[in-house]
Parts: sequence; C-alpha cells; structure tokens
Amino acid sequence: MDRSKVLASLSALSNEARLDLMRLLVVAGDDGLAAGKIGVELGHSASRLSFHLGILEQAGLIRSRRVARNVIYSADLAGLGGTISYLLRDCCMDHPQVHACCNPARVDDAIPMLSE
Amino acid sequence: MDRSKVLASLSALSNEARLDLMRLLVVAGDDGLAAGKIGVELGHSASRLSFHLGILEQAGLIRSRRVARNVIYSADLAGLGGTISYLLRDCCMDHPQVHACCNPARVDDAIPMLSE
DNA sequence: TCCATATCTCAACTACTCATGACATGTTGA
DNA sequence: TCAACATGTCATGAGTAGTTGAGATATGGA
Repeated sequence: MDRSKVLASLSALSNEARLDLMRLLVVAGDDGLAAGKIGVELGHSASRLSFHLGILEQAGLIRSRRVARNVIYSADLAGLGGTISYLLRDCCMDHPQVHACCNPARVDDAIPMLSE
Repeated sequence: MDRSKVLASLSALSNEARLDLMRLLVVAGDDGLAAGKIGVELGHSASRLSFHLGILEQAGLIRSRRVARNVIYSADLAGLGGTISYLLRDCCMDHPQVHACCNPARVDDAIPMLSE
C-alpha cells in the first residue's frame, strides 16, 4: 500500500460521518447496505451521503455494486487493514509498545501500556 | 480513548508532513529530537514545523519538553496505540480479517488476506 | 545587560472540506 | 412511454487547513 493511498484513507477516516459509515458497513458484512438504507440509518441527506461514500470508495475503504435500482455498499476490509498495517509498520516501525494495543492476546509480551 | 480524540489523531496523521514527523519521532525514541533538528531533517521552515508539531501535540500523538533553549519532541506511543486500537475495536469491530494485518505472528489463524 | 540562538505566534493568502439544495441520470413497474 | 423511486452530480457558500514571512518571546553565554 503506497503512501498517498494511506494518506487518503486516513483523511477519509478522520471525519465523524465517515467513521460512522465505516462501522455500519463493517457490521453489515459482505452483504453490505443500500445507499438509501444507510441514509435512513444515519440520518444524512442523499447528497451528503453520496459525497462521503464517494470519498470512502475513492480511498479504497468501501466498495459498491448496483443491484436493481439500489447501489449496495460494503466495507473493503483489505483496504482498512492495509491502512492500519501501514501505520503500524511504516509509521510506528513495528514498535512493540504500539503493537501491544492491537493484539490483546499478547499484551503480556509487551511493555505495560495504554489502557484508557 | 474517546471519539473526538481519535478523530483529531486521524486528522493529524492524514498529512504527509505530519506522517514524516511521526516516523522521525518514533525512530528517535524516548530521547526525542529538538525542533531545530527536526526542521533541518525534514527541510521545513520553523513556522511550518511549529504548526504541524502543534497539531500532533494537541492530538496527543507527541509530547514536548524544554531543555535549555531547545524544545525536545518525542512520540507518544500510547496515543498512537490508542488511535490504532480504536480503529480496530470500535470501527472494525475487531474483525479477524482486519486484525490479521497487524499481527504478523498470528496471520495463519486468520482469513487469508491483504498483502500489497 | 546585550546579543545570538531557538522557537513560537500572528496576519495574509490560497486551497481544500463539507453541507445544502437544485437538478440530472438510471431503473422499475404500471 | 410515463411516473415514481434511488442515487449521483453540480454550483454555491461557509468554514477550516496549510504555507509564508515578519515579528515576538524565551534562553544562555559574553
């Protein structure tokens, strides 16, 4: 995953509406959700929703497919994972203290830290 | 870690200059680096550097301390870890496919995925 | 005290982000 | 074919981010 893509992903995730969108789509799983249903769920106008979905899709964090008259959106877990992975490896240099946070099963191996 | 803090962290990280800063400070370790040295290393003007350091510090991703006439900056690994942890847990709902990416030692346990 | 060094703050400007409403496009069923 | 529905695109305007250069503040040594 290249740097500009990671920057786009982080920028996409740094917005409350889009963070809500991501969570909703992760929960929805591979089946995804129709745009209209998402709008109702989150209380966004169609154009606002379309704007944010477009940013997430361009960042490679979600995917879309047309089914009849609906457009179904679903989370792209590889994109999400790739972004987090980049942060851990290329930005945090795989520092054990940072790694400990995302690997609950192995926290004891690492330096004591970060519970908030 | 609360949501607004995570949003601030993600926003802070979604900028090339600040991502460079973070990496530099993670590598520098607990000793940290003086602002002047960082500026030389990354080729930023003093005011530009101060601006970005301020954003990272406000987001809880770095810390500063004054030593003589220098201000020494160092990475706040707990802040960084907390942000990544939030993404994994509250946004990705601890999905195994996303988790796999940040736990090289246990990738085999998870669904095959994301190498790019 | 005075000067050089290190860093921060401020104003001004450009560029970008985001929300809104109007309109366009594409799809389905009568 | 036409109306209703689902979604996307566009123009606009407010607000915010980022860069620059000038100047302010703080520190240490002569």
